[in-house]
Order: sequence, then C-alpha cells, then structure tokens
Amino acid sequence: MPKNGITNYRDAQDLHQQELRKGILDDTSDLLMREGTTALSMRRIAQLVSCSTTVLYTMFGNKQGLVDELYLRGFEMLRQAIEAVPCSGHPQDYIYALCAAYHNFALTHATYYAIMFLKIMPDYTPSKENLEVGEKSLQFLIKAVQDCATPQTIPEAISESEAWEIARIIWATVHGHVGLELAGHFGYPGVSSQQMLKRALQAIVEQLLPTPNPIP
Amino acid sequence: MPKNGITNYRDAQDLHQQELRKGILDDTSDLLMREGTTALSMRRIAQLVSCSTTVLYTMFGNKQGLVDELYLRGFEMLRQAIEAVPCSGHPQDYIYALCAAYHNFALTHATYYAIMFLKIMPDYTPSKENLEVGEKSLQFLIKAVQDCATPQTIPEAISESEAWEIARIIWATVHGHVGLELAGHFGYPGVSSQQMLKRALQAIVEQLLPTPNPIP
DNA sequence: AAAGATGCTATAACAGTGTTATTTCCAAAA
DNA sequence: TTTTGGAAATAACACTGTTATAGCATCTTT
Repeated sequence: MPKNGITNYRDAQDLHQQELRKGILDDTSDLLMREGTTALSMRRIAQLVSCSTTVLYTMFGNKQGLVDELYLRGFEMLRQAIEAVPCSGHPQDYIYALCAAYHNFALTHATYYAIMFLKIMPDYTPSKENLEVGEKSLQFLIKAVQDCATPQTIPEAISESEAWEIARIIWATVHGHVGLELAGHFGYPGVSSQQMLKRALQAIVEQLLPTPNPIP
Repeated sequence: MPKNGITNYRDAQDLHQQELRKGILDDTSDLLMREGTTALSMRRIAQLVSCSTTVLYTMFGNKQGLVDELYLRGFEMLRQAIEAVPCSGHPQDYIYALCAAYHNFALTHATYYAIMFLKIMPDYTPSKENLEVGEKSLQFLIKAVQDCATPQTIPEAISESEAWEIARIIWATVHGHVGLELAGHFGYPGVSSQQMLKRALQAIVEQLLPTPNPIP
C-alpha cells in the first residue's frame, strides 16, 4: 500500500465516496421523478440504495442538504437545456427559443421545477449560495436582451440594470404561465398554453425591446 | 321541548355545529397566518380549539377537507379584495388597479396564496369544484378586458374566447411576478417589484388591448 | 503480532405527522 | 330505571426527520 503514490488510500476512498454520492443522488433523482416529492423520505432513499439512514446524514447533513443537491442538479439540467438552444437568427427569436426551452423544461421536469421555483418542499428554503446559482441562469437571458438592443440602438442606451429588469420581466412572464399550468389552472377549449405564452412574450418584447423600423 | 316548533332540536344542534365549524376554521386560519403551512397539523388544531382530533375528522373528513375550506376562504378573501377596487376611470386603469389588488393580496396573505396557487401543501390537490371556484375569480378580469375593448371597437371584435385568453395572460403575468417574489428570486438594487409588474402589464395591455388614437 | 484507538454503520429510540379502531361516557328513548 | 344510541377521548398504527447508542471493522501503536 503506497503511502504517497499516485493513488493514496485516502484519495481512493474519497473518490469512492464521491462516486457513491453521485450514485445516491442518481437514485434519489429517479425516485423524485417517478413518485414525486412526497415520496422523498430519508428511509425510502436509504432502502433504495441499501444502506442505513445514518450514511445519508453523514453525507448530506440532513434532508435540506440532500434537497440542496437536487436543487443544484435541477439548475444544471436547466442550464444544459438553455445552452442547447442555437443562438443564430434574430436576437428576438433567440429570446423566444430560450423561453420555449425553459417552458419545456418546466413541464417535462415538473418535480424539479417545483423544488427550484415553487416552494413545494415544506420548510425547505434554498441557501443564499443556491439562490445565487438560480439567478445566474438569468445571465443568458440578460445577454440575449442586450444583444437584442445593441445592433440598432446606441450601445449605452440599455444599462445593466435595465437589461436585468427586462430579463427579469420576461422570466416572470414564463414563470407565470408555467405556474398556472402546473397548478391546474388551465382550461379553455381551443387555446394552447404555448400560444398564450408566445403572445405574451411578443407583447413584452415588442413593447420593451422595439425593433427599429426596417431600413427602406 | 317542542318536536316541530320554530327551533327544532336538531336544527339548533346543526346551527351550533355550523358556528363551531366556523370557529374552528377561524382559529385554523389564524394559525396558518401566524406560523405557516407546516404548523398546520391536525393535533395542533385540535389542541388549539381544545378538542380531540376525532371531531375534526367527523367534521371535515380528513386534512384535505379542512384545507379545501381554507382554499375556499382564500378565494373569498381574494374576491372581496377585488370587489373593493373602484370601477371608475379608464378601463385600463381598472385593470391595473385589479392587478395591484391581486398583487397586494398575494404578498400580505402569502400563506393563503401558496395554498391557492402554488402547490405548497404536499399531496393536496384542490377538487374540481374548488378549481372552478378559482377560475371564477377570472370573471372580473374578463369583464374588465371586455369593457376595455368595447367602447371604441366593434363589440363583436373580441370573442369570449379571446377575452378569456387575454385575461388569462394578464393573470399569468401577475402570478409570475408574485411567484418569483415569494420564492425569493428577487434582487437588483433600485428596482421595485411594483415597478416591474406595472411595466409588464402596460406592455401586455397596450399590445393586446390597444387604445385607439385619441380624438383630435 | 497483539492491543488499543478510531471512525464508520446499523439498530433502535424520540418526537412529530395523518388516520383509524377501540373504548368510554353521556344523553335520549322505552 | 334501564337500555340504547351516538359522539368524543384515548390509544394505537404506519409513517416522517433526526439522533443517541452500540457494534464492528479498520488503522495505528507498542
């Protein structure tokens, strides 16, 4: 057993721990998506990975710590979904595509979305650090807003604060539609949710980020 | 003891039951607003009104039944807040005032709002009947939208479906802003939430319910 | 190599939850 | 007065998050 070789014993053990941790989170994530947030109990997870609850507590501290990890996973998935949106085309269309990807993520990963943005877990409030991670997802939207404004306008026309505000308004729009949809407040025969969201976004964008008149 | 007089014994008992029921709901509502949804346990309520949990179960069936009543209470409070908004002035301003009242209600009665529109109670899904009560709150907004469109436009221009869709879009806008605010996703120094909401609503209204050019 | 120290894990316990079966008890009817 | 009916309190069951205890295997030291 080499005491200070390439693979120290402690290092190997730590590596093993990390993989174990990842495996546990994978299983927990599966359970979450299969049976929802109420099925997420420490005992249930423990028996799922065939261990005692004690190891969960030594690994994650408490349930809040475990949910924190899921929270971060959710934002990681959201980030990937957002990064996959092609940036080509008109900046406005990029904003629409971004929002559509967000909308799609929220509906397909409803349980994750509920943890991230609705406060569905009782007594779970994300830590300040995690909240900051959440706000970082806004950066893509902020950049898109700035790209939307710069080409024909004076570069200094949109301040950082203004770009943030517009991005936040757009975010609230999508969040509102998603929220009502997930809460079950839906329903008029013949109107689709995508359609409504698109109309709302177009109104916002065309009013707050007006396209200059086409060059004649 | 008159068997079929004005005050039958059973009637008196039923009346007493109803007042008891109301009293229990009052206390439960206080507890909810004082300590939040996680404090709402059957045992806690029982000891609050000095009775056993059994009477709660014979009265409300189960916790879902009790929360259903709170759900209805919340919508009743929301309806009162909305009805208190004066209808005079421009229809557009009425829409803004309506949304401001909604926004204010959501922030001051955050726990109620969470029960009504976020799915904060685990495994609580409002019954179909209750969902319909919720959608009925939209009627005020729908009427306001129609009033906003009729004066200068052809009365037949806005169909019922179209009015519903626009009202629903406005609702989603307010809901989105409220939701992000309640979830803690707020924060740029110097921008207020009222300000952002007003901008978003103006964009929506002016784009979807355009005011005709003022008479010169 | 044997003995002691260390740290990790399973078991079991505590306090709390929703819900229900059992018992107890009091009031109405015969 | 006795019987009977229904309502309410008690206690139990199966859960939850969390933690103290105890056991066991490993590493360190002599």
